[in-house]
Amino acid sequence: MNLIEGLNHKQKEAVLQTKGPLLILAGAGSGKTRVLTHRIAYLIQEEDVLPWKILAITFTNKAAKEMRERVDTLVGQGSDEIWVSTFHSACVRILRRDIEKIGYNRYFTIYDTADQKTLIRECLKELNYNEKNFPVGSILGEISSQKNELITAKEYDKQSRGDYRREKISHIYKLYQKKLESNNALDFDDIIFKTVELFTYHPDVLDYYQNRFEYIMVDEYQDTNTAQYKLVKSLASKHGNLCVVGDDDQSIYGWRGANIRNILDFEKDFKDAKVIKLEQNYRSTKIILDAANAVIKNNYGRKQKALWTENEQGNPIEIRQTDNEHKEADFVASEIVKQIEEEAREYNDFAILYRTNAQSRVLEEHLIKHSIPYRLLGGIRFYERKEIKDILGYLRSIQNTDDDLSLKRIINVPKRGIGDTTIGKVEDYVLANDINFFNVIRDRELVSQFGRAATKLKSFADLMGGFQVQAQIGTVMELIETILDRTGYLKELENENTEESNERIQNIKELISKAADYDENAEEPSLGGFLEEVSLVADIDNYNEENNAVVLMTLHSAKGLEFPYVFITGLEEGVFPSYMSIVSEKEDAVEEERRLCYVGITRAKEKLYLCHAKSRMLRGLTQYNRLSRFVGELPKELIKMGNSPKRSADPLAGIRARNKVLENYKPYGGASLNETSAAPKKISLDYECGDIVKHIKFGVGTVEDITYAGADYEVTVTFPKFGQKKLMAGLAKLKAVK
DNA sequence: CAGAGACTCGAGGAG
DNA sequence: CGAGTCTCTG
Repeated sequence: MNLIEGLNHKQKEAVLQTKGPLLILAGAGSGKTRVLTHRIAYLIQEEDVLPWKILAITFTNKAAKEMRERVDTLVGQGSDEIWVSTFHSACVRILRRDIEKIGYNRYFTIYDTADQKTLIRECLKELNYNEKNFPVGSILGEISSQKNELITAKEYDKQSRGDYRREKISHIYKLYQKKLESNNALDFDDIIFKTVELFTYHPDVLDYYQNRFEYIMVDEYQDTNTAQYKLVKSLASKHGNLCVVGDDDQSIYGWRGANIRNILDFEKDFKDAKVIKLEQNYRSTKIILDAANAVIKNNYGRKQKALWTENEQGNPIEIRQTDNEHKEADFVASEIVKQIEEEAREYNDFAILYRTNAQSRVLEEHLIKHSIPYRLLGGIRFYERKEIKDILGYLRSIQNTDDDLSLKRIINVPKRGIGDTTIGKVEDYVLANDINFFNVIRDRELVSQFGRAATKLKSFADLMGGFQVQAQIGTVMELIETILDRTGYLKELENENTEESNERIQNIKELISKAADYDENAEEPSLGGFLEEVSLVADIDNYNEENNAVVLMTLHSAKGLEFPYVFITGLEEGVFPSYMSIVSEKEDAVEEERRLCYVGITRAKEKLYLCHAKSRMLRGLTQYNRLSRFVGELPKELIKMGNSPKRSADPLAGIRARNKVLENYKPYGGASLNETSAAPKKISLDYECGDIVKHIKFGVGTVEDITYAGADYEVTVTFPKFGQKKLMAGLAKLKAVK
């Protein structure tokens, strides 16, 4: 098979450039997956590279699977010998072999975000820190950023001297890490970090993989963090055949440590690196591409790129304003019905994208109302559901007896009379004697000291012992069924017989069938392997484009996908770009939002809708947000206003003028929402959030929130006697009290 | 020890 | 608004 045929000049060049460092700057829709698969096929077929000498890192398991299949069709066979996987799967595979060398054992558990939070709470309790001053989420974020930068707890501690808050956080980090180790568990960041550590302290291990991987390819390189960069660099440093593919304009994971410098500095980091730009887009219409270019050009510090296409002009971009989020959702649903009827479209031609998962609910409601089949990605993942986590808790405790966290989760689920008091007593003993929980309760002598609860603990230990035997002799599916039966978990749900409990039973059945599927199809099925697969699967991995349904997902999840019709909803300041990015002191926070917008726009092949609502209910409060600045960045000739009452020459003139004021006022970020809302000054307020004000009827109160609404401000004030009130500043005549 | 009901408080994206 | 926590009672 000729692997070069049908590729454009640049694509060919990228396939043929097999030696040395290569950076492929691949614009959206420029056929990079095609290039990567053909490149791998070319290596195997034309350059006689053994398949198992190739490592290809993709962003999702789904992409990995697809890549393997496509290589398969190109070269016939041998593709199962190639390492195609995500960073995390590749690292876990490496760690399962050699993690003993750095003080864990191979039965380690992978903790998800919920587990991490539980562990942090334990740390806070132990250190006597208040959760108010140290919110779990932000502590976790701080620790995660350190790990992404390969900074250990010890190093962080050193760097934090003199900074009171950082010192405290470093204590938490230290204890958190100690607990992970004693539970024989890794968090997501550790998976990469510990692999780098393994390579650093055990050069023989690194040497083995360096020799093995003669050719390395990394997709979505713009989203790699420092730890991943280090990993790739070490692996490639022997043969030097490293090909990375990425697009700096699609870097949207800065918040989880992705370092955009990795791609911007590639040529500096790897001497004699060759750079190939893929700039021809095969996906979108001219109009869509022009829109994407118009938005992204407002960012600074990009690599120069000029995306172009030979595709036709296409439909104008439709901008639709609605009164509120319900009307927005209704418009989207009606429009889908209309397009299906008039243009003979299928449901799976449509994608609805949004900035935050919370926005999906209303959209779902209206899709149901219109009887439109849909598939929702993201939100609560299957494996995060309570009933699933409970079962997994059992499996983890069976697999890894050091995992106290999982054991404590299920020790009283279903209820078996081992309550908080008993757990507390055992826990005290655990902490005092530096021993694991499971080791205490399976020691009949130690257990005797716990008085009345001793019998219950003993019978629980016996139950778990039985499961461990079962794990040795049967399949994963059989183990799960045994657990469900012997613990009475399923029976309890069946007795409940509510809508909720029945759904839980359905989920459990789905878990069983996933386990059965695993038992059948895995190369060497094992409990550890199953747990690993479960931990590393992403929601997007299960997205199947064959399924004829409209798909709903966040803009982040949509990366790498394409759809004929795309709706981007919630294009409002404070929603998209997000409130957090606007108030962030980080200069480029809004730029990342803009890249996200670029990603969203370039998902569309034929028609793009941009929707925004005048008001939107957020956490029980109605908010009035201005139209997103990103919409104002579109040239007028590309757009069509939805049901615009009057059709002026430039329908967005007003927005543009206002955004101009805004930019002069404070360009890109820095400005708080309240400040941006105040841009057209008609009324001036002599108070701000937090101030005490006086109202003629309600008396004295505290200003909680000020939102710009139409030509006035909506001020939220809490009065001691009357509670929280929303007042229009123009009418209420509030006076600041000094 | 378990369960029901009151209550507080939070601004995001994900492997 | 809704998830998660706290408090109270049987």
